[in-house]
Amino acid sequence: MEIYSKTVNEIRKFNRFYTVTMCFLSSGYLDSDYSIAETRILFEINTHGTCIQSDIVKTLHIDKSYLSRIIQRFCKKGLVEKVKSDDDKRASKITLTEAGKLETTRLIALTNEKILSQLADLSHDECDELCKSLNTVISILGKEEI
Amino acid sequence: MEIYSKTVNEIRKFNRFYTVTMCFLSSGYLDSDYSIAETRILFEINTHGTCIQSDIVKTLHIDKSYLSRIIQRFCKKGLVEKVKSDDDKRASKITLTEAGKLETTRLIALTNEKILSQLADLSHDECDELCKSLNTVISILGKEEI
DNA sequence: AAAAAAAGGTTGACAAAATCCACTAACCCC
DNA sequence: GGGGTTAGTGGATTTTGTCAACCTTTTTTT
Repeated sequence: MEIYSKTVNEIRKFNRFYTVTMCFLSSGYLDSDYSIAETRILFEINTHGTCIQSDIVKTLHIDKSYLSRIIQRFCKKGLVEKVKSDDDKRASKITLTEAGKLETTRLIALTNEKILSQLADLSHDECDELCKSLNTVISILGKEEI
Repeated sequence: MEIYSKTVNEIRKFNRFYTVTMCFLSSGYLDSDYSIAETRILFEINTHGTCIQSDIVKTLHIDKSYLSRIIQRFCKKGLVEKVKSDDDKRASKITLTEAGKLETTRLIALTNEKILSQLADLSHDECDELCKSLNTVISILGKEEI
């Protein structure tokens, strides 16, 4: 039992560290016009290719009305296209337009840039170890997912 | 150079995973009355013992006006006490009241509980490995801090 | 020691982000 | 074909977070 509370504490410690270093805790996560959620949504549509809103709601765990409005905004901006689904007339298939894809890759490049700058003086080996550790965390915590 | 962009991608992958599993991405991070930022602030004052606001601004990288208001709220709620500093008459020393300490430990317990539930069926060894990996990430990324 | 610059904090005024709830339409299935 | 569920929207509001101006004190510059 002791090992569990130790692990919980380590996770909390990590969270305190990581939220700050990755700027998840407010204050300029990216200097773009997109919030973290918006970026994630664009990315999600980009990788899914085509999907419906409830897919995103499920994977991202965000409020559906919130998402609805964000998608609306994206449509108005010409980043996303909605097409009534044939199989399910309640739903709409959403996809990125060309402009949307462009904007998404631009955003990804921007995040890459930012993260890269934080890796400034890591050695080859440290990068390697970092990658391994991150993947270990994913594989361990990820297996809990239903 | 290649190793860096690989690392960046791994970090991005990790972020996508971690923000969702830890519910950093909106929607009920905790079912308490406190936001992530507020929780972190309480925790910070708790561990610092006594500090001034700009200490918190520095460690948490949040806007000073934002913090100012949160502290004001905490004062009204009787969680925090402000005392004009002697060494610097611009600043105020802030500390948790007894109620504040109580509330903070209650909050910590709540987060612990939540994280613990996510560790449900991890083995002893997996916990160990998880802790090691988290600490490795901290030690590697942490050395960049100035 | 006076002037200038910087640091600690507060406030006003907003903008953006997020939540809650009610509601329509379609689907599922027994 | 009626009862529960799912997809999505819209209203209303709260919470969060930002920006800039401001006052006071401290520090630095000259």
